Amino acid sequence: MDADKVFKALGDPTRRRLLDLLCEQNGQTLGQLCDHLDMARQSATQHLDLLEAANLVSTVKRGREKLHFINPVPLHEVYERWVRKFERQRLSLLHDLKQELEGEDQ
Amino acid sequence: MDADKVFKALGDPTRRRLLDLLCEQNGQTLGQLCDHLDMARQSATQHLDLLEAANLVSTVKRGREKLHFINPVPLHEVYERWVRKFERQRLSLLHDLKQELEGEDQ
DNA sequence: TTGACATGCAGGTATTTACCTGCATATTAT
DNA sequence: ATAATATGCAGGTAAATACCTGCATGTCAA
Repeated sequence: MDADKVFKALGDPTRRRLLDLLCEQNGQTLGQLCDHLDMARQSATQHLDLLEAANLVSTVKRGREKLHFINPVPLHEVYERWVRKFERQRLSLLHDLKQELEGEDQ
Repeated sequence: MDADKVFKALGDPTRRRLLDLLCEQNGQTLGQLCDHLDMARQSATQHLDLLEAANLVSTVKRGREKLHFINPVPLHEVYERWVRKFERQRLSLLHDLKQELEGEDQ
């Protein structure tokens, strides 16, 4: 997984919206997805290309259509390698901050 | 939580590195953090400001120093509102794609 | 076959972003 | 008090980004 590509891809609201749309209904065509976005088809294509480069979306050509599917694996890896690390220390980190603040008051 | 600020903040490798550094040792000063980065102090400040705006980092002034603390809450919320949604559908989404690919071959 | 439809490809532009330098301010230590 | 230290603030620039328009290609249906 290219963590940077995944995070960069998730860093744009349009692309998160595209993932949301695919989560509602997987396997949509470019045209279907564009109907929900307020931008030119070509712009949406560029966003989808980034999602595909980040391996967050896979595509299948069917005739003249292009179907888009969510790939949840990178999101899972983001969680495993990134969020859980902080999650594990969550309580202890809050404890650090609390101690620091209390130390200031004394 | 401002999801956009959080995702944008996570979308830069320098800022992820800063979070990593704070995860290793919480409560570091700006100077300490800069020692690990290959850029001007002022640039690091701008990154830290974004992390603070996204509520991923909290700061405490102690004399002339500024201490930085990780706030894991937004990361947890990102996971809850974002990753888990896809996680739940993980297997079924992969199933959709598999079916589509198999359909093409027939 | 031909017209309609879905997508691909090639630039062009305005905004955002990630850096920088230079100088100011505030705190600590001698 | 003064020098060293830690950070704040104000621009300036080059690259990345998110849009766009115009045209080309490939597929389906009448």
